[in-house]
Amino acid sequence: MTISGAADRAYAALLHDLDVGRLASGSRLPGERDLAAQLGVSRATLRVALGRLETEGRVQRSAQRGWFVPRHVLGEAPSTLQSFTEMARARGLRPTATVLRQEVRPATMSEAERLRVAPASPVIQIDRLRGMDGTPVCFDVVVLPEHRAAPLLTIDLTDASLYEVLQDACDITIHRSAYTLMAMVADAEISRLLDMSPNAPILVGDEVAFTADGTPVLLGHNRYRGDAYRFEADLFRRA
Amino acid sequence: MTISGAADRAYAALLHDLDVGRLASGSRLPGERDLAAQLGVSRATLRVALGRLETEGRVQRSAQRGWFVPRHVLGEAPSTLQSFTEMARARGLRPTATVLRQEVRPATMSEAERLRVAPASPVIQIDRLRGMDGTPVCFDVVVLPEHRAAPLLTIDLTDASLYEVLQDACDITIHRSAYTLMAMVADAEISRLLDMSPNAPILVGDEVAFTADGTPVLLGHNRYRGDAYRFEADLFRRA
DNA sequence: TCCCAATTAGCCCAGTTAGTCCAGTTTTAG
DNA sequence: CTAAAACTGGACTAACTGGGCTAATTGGGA
Repeated sequence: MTISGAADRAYAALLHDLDVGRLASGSRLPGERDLAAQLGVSRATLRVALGRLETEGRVQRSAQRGWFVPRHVLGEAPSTLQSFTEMARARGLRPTATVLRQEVRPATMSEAERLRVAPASPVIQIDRLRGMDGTPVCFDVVVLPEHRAAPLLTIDLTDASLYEVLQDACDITIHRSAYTLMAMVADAEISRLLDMSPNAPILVGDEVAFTADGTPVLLGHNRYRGDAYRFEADLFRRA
Repeated sequence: MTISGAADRAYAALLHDLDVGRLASGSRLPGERDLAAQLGVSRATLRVALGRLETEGRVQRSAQRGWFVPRHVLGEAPSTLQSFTEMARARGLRPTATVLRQEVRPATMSEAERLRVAPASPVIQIDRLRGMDGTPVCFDVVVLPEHRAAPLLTIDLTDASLYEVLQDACDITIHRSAYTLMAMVADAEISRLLDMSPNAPILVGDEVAFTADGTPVLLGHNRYRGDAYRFEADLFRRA
């Protein structure tokens, strides 16, 4: 197989996006004209690539409607982005969450930049202490623009999954998250909150979450007990 | 080198246009037929000159489409599985690797299970101390089945990218990795190897890497200096 | 003089592109 | 609720692209 062919490149690019989940299961692909432009390829060539993906069962065509990513029920690939709540449930544990703070304040410069909102515009900050079966595991701070997530202020988030509430109450679906993880030592406050000895290691996760259209809607800063939490992900290598 | 040859003249002329910027970055060159006419040279000769420019990375060929001036912008988000080597390069740092161990031994029960090979069958273990620009950053242990990765034993892996060697020498392409990350404290040996103070936090990564057909081919256990390494990934949520 | 390598012109092929028109679907405006 | 507008994939054309090849020509050195 030539790797220089335009159809091959388009095929590989689409396959990768399917693998990593950038093209979500069940969703509709952009129109052929848009997609061709995005991939830097002509529409006819795009259709060659799509036809190949179709014979492999990776996409489905629907005349006059568009191309869709089939939702595969069985053999479900291990999910790539799993919320704390979902992870706990998958392990048969009961996720818990205690709200320590839930208020509106002006955004800092850095936050406004990352959320693409006006500086000092109102944001919601929610601090939660999260645990499994009652044991504190994570101190969790999330920041969202108030104009999109206002309902969050009036909802009791105790023991709730933020992602699910976001979907149901605010009609916001998180599609992608840019994640950063690092190892640090716990300071006094964190050790106290997470009920761990001072200077023990913690896993620090920073997150910027986006909707399907690429709009940033949530900043997360999570500090996990090093001895109580592992981060798991499936990573795909670009062809 | 003689400059009298027609191929040399064409090469020099194109190189000049590239340097001056007459051929803009990212743009497509005129078709070979037109270009040959402009340069007063035959198409075959033109192709010799273009081939030379291609090996030097000044132009890129795309079959049935044309020749392009490569755009050298590296804004691309890492998003997916990126080897240590690739990550270092992307940051403009020089990746280094010192081999501490490179041998064959029988697999443990756990390893045999995860690699799906017979218990106690021979595996290759490679311990490496990896760094960026000379500073040690990671102590890296990989285990591979000997029957698939035998060439690794005879190759000098100093400063090499294992993923690349695996591809070139063993014809093994890593497609997916199941990654687990956790925060721990460094023990005496790790602190010594990574030149860090004892009890400082380290990021511990466990990896099972698979080929495209789902066969596990590599177990990785990486211990990173907490203050020198962050893990970054784009994660997608499955519907 | 002969020889050889570089160069040339020419050919066909399969892949690619930009464009058009069509019929059906979805969204929008009223 | 309906009708118009905007989009969608399907199908097709004509022109163009580099890839690969052949045979003739050229020019200089032995």
